[in-house]
Amino acid sequence: MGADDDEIMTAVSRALRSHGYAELTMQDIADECSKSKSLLHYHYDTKEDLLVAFLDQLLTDYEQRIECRADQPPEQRLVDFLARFVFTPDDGDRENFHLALLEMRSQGPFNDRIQAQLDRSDRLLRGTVAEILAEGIETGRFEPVDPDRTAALLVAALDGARTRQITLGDSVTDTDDTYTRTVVEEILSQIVDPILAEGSLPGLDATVAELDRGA
Amino acid sequence: MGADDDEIMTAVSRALRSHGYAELTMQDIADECSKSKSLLHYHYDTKEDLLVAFLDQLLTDYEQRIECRADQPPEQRLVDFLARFVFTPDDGDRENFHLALLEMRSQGPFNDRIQAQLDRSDRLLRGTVAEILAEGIETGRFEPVDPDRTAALLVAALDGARTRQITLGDSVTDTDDTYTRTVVEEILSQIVDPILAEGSLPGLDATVAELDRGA
Amino acid sequence: MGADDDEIMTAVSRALRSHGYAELTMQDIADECSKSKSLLHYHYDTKEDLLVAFLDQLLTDYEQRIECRADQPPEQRLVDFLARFVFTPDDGDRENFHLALLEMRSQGPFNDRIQAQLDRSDRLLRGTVAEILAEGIETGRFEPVDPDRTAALLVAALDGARTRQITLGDSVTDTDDTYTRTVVEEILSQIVDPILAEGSLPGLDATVAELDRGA
Amino acid sequence: MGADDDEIMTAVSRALRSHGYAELTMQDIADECSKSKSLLHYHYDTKEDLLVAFLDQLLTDYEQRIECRADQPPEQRLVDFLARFVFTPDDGDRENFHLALLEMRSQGPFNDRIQAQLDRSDRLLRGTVAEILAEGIETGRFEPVDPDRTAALLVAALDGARTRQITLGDSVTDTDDTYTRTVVEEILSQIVDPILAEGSLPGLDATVAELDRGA
DNA sequence: AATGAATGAGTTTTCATTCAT
DNA sequence: CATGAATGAAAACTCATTCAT
Repeated sequence: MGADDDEIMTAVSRALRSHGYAELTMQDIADECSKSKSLLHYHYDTKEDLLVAFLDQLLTDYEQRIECRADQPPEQRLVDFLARFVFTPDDGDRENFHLALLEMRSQGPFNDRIQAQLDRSDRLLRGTVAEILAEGIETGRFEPVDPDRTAALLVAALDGARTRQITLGDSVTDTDDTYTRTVVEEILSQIVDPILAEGSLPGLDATVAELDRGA
Repeated sequence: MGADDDEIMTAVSRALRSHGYAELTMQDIADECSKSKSLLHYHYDTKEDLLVAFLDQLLTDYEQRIECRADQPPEQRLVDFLARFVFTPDDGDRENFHLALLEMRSQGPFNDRIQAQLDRSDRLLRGTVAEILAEGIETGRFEPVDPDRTAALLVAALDGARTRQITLGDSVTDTDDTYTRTVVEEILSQIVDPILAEGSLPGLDATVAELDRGA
Repeated sequence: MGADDDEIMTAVSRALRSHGYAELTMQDIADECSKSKSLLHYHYDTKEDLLVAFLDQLLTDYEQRIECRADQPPEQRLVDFLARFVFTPDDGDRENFHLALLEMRSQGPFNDRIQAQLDRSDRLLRGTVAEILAEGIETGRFEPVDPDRTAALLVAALDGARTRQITLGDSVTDTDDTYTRTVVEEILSQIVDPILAEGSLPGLDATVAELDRGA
Repeated sequence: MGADDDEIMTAVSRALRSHGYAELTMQDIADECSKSKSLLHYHYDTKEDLLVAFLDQLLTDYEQRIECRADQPPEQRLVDFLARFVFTPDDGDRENFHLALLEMRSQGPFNDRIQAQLDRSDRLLRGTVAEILAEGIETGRFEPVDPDRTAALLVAALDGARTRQITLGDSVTDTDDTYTRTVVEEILSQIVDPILAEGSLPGLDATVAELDRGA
């Protein structure tokens, strides 16, 4: 994966944002990196290859960002996860990233290679939450909920918030993540907080701020 | 909206399921109802017009199904809503319906007419939940949570569950709504139940069964 | 030729003016007379039939208007002819008429039925001028020019003036027939007047005014 | 404007001759140069762009051919102009050229870009004649006619002759330019000759012969 | 490695024409 | 007579892909 590929991946992301998956052409992508269509085909045999590679990079990057340091206490890891899941990446490109991902996701049911990647990613993310929950329960810091089911609930809520933030117009959600933030805050207070056996949750704002510094 | 239009709408739905939004052609739609492309253009000037009309019908039907009988106690209305939101329509065409809807949703950011409809629908659904909650709080049957924020959480979780059910392969979710059902059950036990001031929730299974009978 | 046909012919004329021959559709014509396409096909089997009938009516009407009263002296008949050739019809529909005619003419080389009508009309018009000239020469009122060659010159100049008036933008010709009028006046003073053996030409303005009254 | 474009322009000309403007398709043009439709669209975004480029080339070429050597006496320049106006180009492609031009002209009233080019060309041609006349009058070789009005007359007559030569069938005009030639000869003898203050006109035949040699 | 030229297969859309009512 | 529904054929235009350089 050289500098060229990075440039192309960035171009795919931008083109996807401008045109949407359904209207995306190789020319659109070429235009975004001032290269020729031919060159894209030199690097990737087909359009599908290019898009699959793009999704792979998108998810791999994302998974790496989500990885929590296992040395933290589980409640901190959980808040970290929530913050990262929804507010990553934070280089001002967040909406672009989530939109590109949504575009690719809607193709899952029609493309096995895409679906395989989505599945892999879902297993990783949901598994991570379940693992954190299991650890917390084991160490007595969380109430004994079912880790898998609770993970399913958390991930679904986060995912739904993000999806709505993207697909609904500003008149409904505004562009400042207010919708997403509301849902995350309610997740913390209505779902996570009651699970805590003792102590209290780390603050969301502080966590997000730290992530921003770390990134 | 005569029988002809119904036939065309059904064809759009089927074609959308077979090919996906990005690859959907007028010919695909025509094939699904053994009519000519020309006829589609006779009824709808452009492909976009046709798809916008399709989304309109999709959402309108959906909204009507969601409408709760206001004479029920709020906890029953809430369970009804959850069941309908996720398990409607129930004529075996459910996955088809939700997939078609997701396809259209991913176009929202690129099409104002589509987005306007999505917004309208979101306001209606989220508003309905908020209204149910407000009523319950007022009559002392629910704890005094913030109706709007809790509605945002509920709708996000339901939406996320549905989206994942569709976009993830059977290996992750199976085709039997297990993923969705898990999330709904957890919503009931972890979010809704703690809000109840007194009494207990109507059972989900009973409600779904009743809906199936009513529909 | 009933009232219906008249209505259709008017519609063709209007549609031709709005869209031009190349872009003219049966629907355009139907729209101009608030009838259905089907009805047009009921009256005329094909589009070509309809347009040929239209040209026929156009030319026939025109030829009748051009007919001079043979009881006038030849110099009056000649001025009459010039005035009628260019300034007919004068019901404010003149530009419409000449444009429609030009549209049809440009199809002559590709359609034998159209060309046959154009030829017929040319023979009639040019023959009329030649005959007037011959009569004037015979009676000693015109110099002995070659009637056929002079008729060719006169008709070409008139035709060219009309064509330019139509095809050139207002910035070059203005909409008030100034271009055409200039050419006609110059024809009279530089071509016709020198042919006169004796006496002087009837005034153009008076003749046009009389035509307007007569029409 | 490379060899490729030239090949395409030639193809447009031929296709226009074969099918006429109203029936001209991109496929027709592609067929005439054994290239693909796609290639035409690669070079020219739309059919209109292609046709506008074609008209531009047509008129530009024509205008260059019309340019007279200003070192000649005005009467020679005038005869030159008449000969070139009507008998150019003379590579056996004359009728093709004039027909293509007429086709494009009939679109003027419906296409601003086409009309703008026609206007430009008319101003140039008519202005050239007026300038020649003005020069002749100033140097005392022509009678003091109004240069603009006489130019309008000359150009109209030439234009009309050419138009009729094209639009009327061979039975009326024959294919050997007889109609046009007659009109040009009559223009010379009935309009130009009387303007001459002294001397006599250069012969048309000699001038045409010289043009043929020069071209 | 990189590009412009070229194309075939396919897309939306148009339209004259037909047909059932 | 008159119309709306329906269609086949063809139009302009698109686009992933290939190829020569």
